[in-house]
Amino acid sequence: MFAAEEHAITTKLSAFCAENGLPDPGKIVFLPIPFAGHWGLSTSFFQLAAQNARLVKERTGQPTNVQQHAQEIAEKAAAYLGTPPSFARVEAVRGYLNLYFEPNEFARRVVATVIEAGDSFGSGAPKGQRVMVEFSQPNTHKAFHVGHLRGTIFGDALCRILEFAGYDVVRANYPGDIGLHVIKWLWNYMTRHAGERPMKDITQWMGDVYAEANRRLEENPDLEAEVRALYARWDQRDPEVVALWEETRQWSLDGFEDMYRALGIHFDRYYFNSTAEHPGKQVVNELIEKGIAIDERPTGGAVIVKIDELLGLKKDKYRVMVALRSDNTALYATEDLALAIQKFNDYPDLVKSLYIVDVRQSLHFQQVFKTLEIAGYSIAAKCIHIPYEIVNLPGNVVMSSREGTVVLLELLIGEATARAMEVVREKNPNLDAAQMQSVATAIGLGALKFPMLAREISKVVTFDWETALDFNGQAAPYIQYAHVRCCSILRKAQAEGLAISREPSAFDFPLHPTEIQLIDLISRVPGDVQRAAEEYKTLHITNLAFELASAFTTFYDACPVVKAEANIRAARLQLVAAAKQAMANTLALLGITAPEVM
RNA sequence: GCCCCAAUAGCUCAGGGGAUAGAGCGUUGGCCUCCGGAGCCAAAGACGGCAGUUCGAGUCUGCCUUGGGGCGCCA
Repeated sequence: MFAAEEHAITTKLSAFCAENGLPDPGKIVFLPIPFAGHWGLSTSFFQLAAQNARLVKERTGQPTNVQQHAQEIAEKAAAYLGTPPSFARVEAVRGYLNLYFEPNEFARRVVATVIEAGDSFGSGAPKGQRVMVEFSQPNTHKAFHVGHLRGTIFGDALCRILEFAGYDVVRANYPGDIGLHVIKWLWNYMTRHAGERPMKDITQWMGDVYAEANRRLEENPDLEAEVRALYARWDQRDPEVVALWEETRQWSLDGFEDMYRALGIHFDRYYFNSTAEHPGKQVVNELIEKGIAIDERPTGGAVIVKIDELLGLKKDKYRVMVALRSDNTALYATEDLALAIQKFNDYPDLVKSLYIVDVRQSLHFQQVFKTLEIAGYSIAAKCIHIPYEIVNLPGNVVMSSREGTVVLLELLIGEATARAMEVVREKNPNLDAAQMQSVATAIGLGALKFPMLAREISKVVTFDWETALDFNGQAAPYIQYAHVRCCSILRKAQAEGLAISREPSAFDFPLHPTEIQLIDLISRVPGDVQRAAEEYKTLHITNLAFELASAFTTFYDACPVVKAEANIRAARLQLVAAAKQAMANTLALLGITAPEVM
């Protein structure tokens, strides 16, 4: 947001270094001054001092105290710079150079920028780079549970962030519509549930039939022969099996669509597991021809790739990838080899192909990408697996659709919304029924999504109802409430005939520290969006959204708006509008609705 | 056995090699006749261990401990 200032200062500092016989500092990193109530840019000279110290030691053999030297450089630099335009003062402290903004001018500028940009405030210029994000990957013929929710919600938020940051994003889904689990389901359906079709809660029922199949096979392992026989019929495209598969698969897909709609998530492109089977086998043949894969089928084995051996590694790292079963049926690896290539055929200009998939598949993706690399596919370098940790139940119980120990998503959304509804009814009984419903949905979904996005993706989330439905503290409802208060002030002002000026306000009064803090945070939105996009971390946005809400609430408590003197009121009304916009935009990046009332 | 991930306050989590390690929950104590108290202010309270790299390590590297995950025909 202060790129022009940073650039000007960088230029002057480079000149300063050249004139003083110091090494060129290169790209100078500016960070906010990390003390509450202080607003400006900060940089340090430790690296420069250390670099110079090494040069001096090479030349003269004399050691230099880096801390002292950094402070000397900072002092000289401060003197050299003087006080640049738009800055209030410059100071050198303990090796740091702190440049304090002239707060009134920057306040005016930040607030005017936000109001001008509106919904696009914080977005980056188009980069002309396309990124594919594959996420969600639900299995048909199984339940959709909270375990899947994390990857789905994270993937959606990441797409929103990447898009806002300036990338062209392809949202891809890859349903597991074939495989052993589907065959087991079909087997159980044919032998126990033929002709059945529930009218509601289809996804849940599909999951029940699958869990039952596993129970039956566990109780009577002899039945596995029937399942294997059915798999063989599928592989030969037996019309009866194919027809049943097509019909029941659609039931699941319809159920998923309902759930995505409820969550506010959409996809641009569907790849299906089943359509990757055949191309996958072709890739495997190619690997055999190239001498990368070893065909052990003649001796009853599978087709394997001994990756560590091919790389000449001493220790087991990539191990052995099974590329094709001994009976010629496809595995996930078979299909993922083909799919990785297919994505670049469909979108040749992809700069990155991201996979948002559960951490337990890390080795699988390393094997697939490494095998493609060995086979000479340069796209392999652009394929990145972003592993997310699983969601556990309290007591470290893993959710498993095979065992049926899952919290179903429909149930969870329903419960979250119902709980939100209860609170809304209590806090704001004057809302009409439709408003209440939409507010409860916004709050319930926000409460659900926020904890999944606010955590490092590599950390396990333990799901419990109490935390997920806790509307207090560091959670989405707190931010939504701050947004509602902004709306409330603006409504009140309007009711009193105090329209917000479209001209930028002067902010020509002493700013309150809470006011400066709020404006400071608002100004960080564009930079944090870029950072979140570069690092694939939704966490940066949840942190910022919460800090914005916290800063606004503190400001709200300390500074009257509507009742302030006319010139202050005009400026603060604009500030409230800007804060509201900043919160709405960051929440939008998280896939969370910012209500006007609640 | 090998590989990957994690460890920060009583609990749940932040922390961009750099200044004074921050929140929320919980606990204790306060708060405005004022724009919505789902709030605000304050107190107490923390970097698993040992080395190393570095001018400087919660952050990087190695080893150890503890917990989780993965490892030829599951997905």
